[in-house]
Amino acid sequence: MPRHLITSAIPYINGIKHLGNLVGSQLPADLFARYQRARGNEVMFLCATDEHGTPAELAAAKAGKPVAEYCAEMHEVQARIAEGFRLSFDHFGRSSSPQNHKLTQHFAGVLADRGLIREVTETQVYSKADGRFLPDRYIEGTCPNCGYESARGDQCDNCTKQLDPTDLIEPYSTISGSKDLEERETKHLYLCQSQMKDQLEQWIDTREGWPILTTSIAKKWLNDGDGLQDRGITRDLDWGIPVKKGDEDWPGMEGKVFYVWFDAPIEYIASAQEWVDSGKGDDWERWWRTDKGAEDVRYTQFMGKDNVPFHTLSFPATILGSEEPWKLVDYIKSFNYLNYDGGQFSTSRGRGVFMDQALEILPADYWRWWLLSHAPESSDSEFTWENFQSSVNKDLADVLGNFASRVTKFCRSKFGEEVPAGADYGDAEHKLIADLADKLRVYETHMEAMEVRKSAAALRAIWVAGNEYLQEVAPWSTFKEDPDKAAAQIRLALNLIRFYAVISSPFIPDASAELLTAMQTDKTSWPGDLAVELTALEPGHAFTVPDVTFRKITDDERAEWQERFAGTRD
RNA sequence: GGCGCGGUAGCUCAGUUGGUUAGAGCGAACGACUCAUAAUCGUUAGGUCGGGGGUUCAAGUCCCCCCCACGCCA
Repeated sequence: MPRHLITSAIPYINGIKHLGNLVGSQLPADLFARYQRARGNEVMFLCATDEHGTPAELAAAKAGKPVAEYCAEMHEVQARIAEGFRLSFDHFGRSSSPQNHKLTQHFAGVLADRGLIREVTETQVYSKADGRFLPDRYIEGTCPNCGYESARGDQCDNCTKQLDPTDLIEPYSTISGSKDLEERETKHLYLCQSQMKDQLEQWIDTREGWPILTTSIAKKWLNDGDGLQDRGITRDLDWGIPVKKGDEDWPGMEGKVFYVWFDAPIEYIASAQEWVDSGKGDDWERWWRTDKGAEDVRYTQFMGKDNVPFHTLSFPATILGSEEPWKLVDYIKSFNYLNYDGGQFSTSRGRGVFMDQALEILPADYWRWWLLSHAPESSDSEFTWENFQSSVNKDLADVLGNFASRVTKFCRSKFGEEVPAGADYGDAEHKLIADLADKLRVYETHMEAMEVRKSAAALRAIWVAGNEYLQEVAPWSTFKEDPDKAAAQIRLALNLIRFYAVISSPFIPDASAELLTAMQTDKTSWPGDLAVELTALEPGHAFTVPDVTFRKITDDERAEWQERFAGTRD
């Protein structure tokens, strides 16, 4: 039995994520995790919050809280929202955990032993008023090229010229506004990725079937310009993982922490340790150590395209460079961006729908269905309220929800609230069963391949087949001449509801559970032989008529939400 | 500016290694049905596949140039 290790890119702690973030990693990862569990495979599905770095410090300062406290609170907020969307993490960890501290320091020590870390003395801008070194993006000044007054330290937004902070005229700190800046020497550690270029490229080249988006981004970083560059992995900050060489101090690096991109992916592993330490499991190494049982694990990562370089190059460089038997990723599923109504989602402008707001206005299943069935797989895709309304109303309310409604209500009125006996299945029924078996295979094939949109389309086709069947055999007409035959038709239709609930659960877990409750069954294992599966509810089995599974979104609601989430113009 | 992913029916998107009349869902029109959340089912209409060259017996599918949109640039 295959075992699946699945991770979603870890969301940054700073604030609540929008729907584009959700559909770019956590949600499709959850779909895959739920599917693999439903197929009876063992799954370890991990995520976490990414908590270190300057933005977290600034957000905490803005909230008037110590950064540790801020992160702890925001972690809880994100965890609750994740539950709201039914993201079925086995553990939702924190990159600030003691486990990640220790593991990150361990990797740094090992990489140093392998000669893959070098010390570099460089000049950076220090703000006396802020009492800290300033990252490039927190320094602004006048552009020496075009005279724009709010050019950032890394680039001028006006003329797009790339800059060094020291190029700026009259630079100031964007944190405090202070102009009392000076250049100071500071020492940092660099990970020698350039030494590993060939090894990484060879590794990438031997990955089979990876999405074009994934490999093209990796290749670009490997070969663009002078090729893969060494990267600084430390910062002069307070909040983060103290720089240590394993358990030992690192002379000259006192008071410094690891840079967030170094420790964040290591949290994937640490999260599994947290899973054990929080009492949810007892062996994390069989998922992560190929010398301790993880040889047969298939590891799949989900992420947005902005995260691809870290997952194809930086993190593998850490793993490969350590020469230790850690599990490397087998497949990377990356996503493009979801746009909002003709533009980008914008956190700063409050444009678009954020995860907490989405759950305020509609149940998780509505969002799950729309986002997954429109996932930005091959290119950026677009959220519009009109599309959302029509898709959800048509697919969930009309095709699926109404199917359950028409079948159960018809049965109740003609045969009562139990599965009717009557004739055996005839030609039309066997034809439908054969057709569904084919369609189920298509659905399974797409799900295995993580073709999210195609999976949704295949699932929908299975729902539609039920309506086609009903229309063809018309039990409401059959009933007038041959009640026994009508009973057989509706018996099959009732069984379809259970079947739909089971196979739809990765997409719409709550609605699936409701339908199974209505059908009063706990037979939820993944369907094998459909001829058997579609007789699972036997004559005499009691059921209840479910409440409206999916109510429709009205035009008024759509208009209201469209207005509410338009954001303010800048 | 460099690079990257795209530009296919009104909308959202599929289109394997180039090969017969370019597909799906939604929307639209018409019809059927009336069990159901005015739901469902069927039929039809609609595209010079961003533009221009080229290779080929044959190109949405390969090559070159251009235009547009989006993104990335450590």
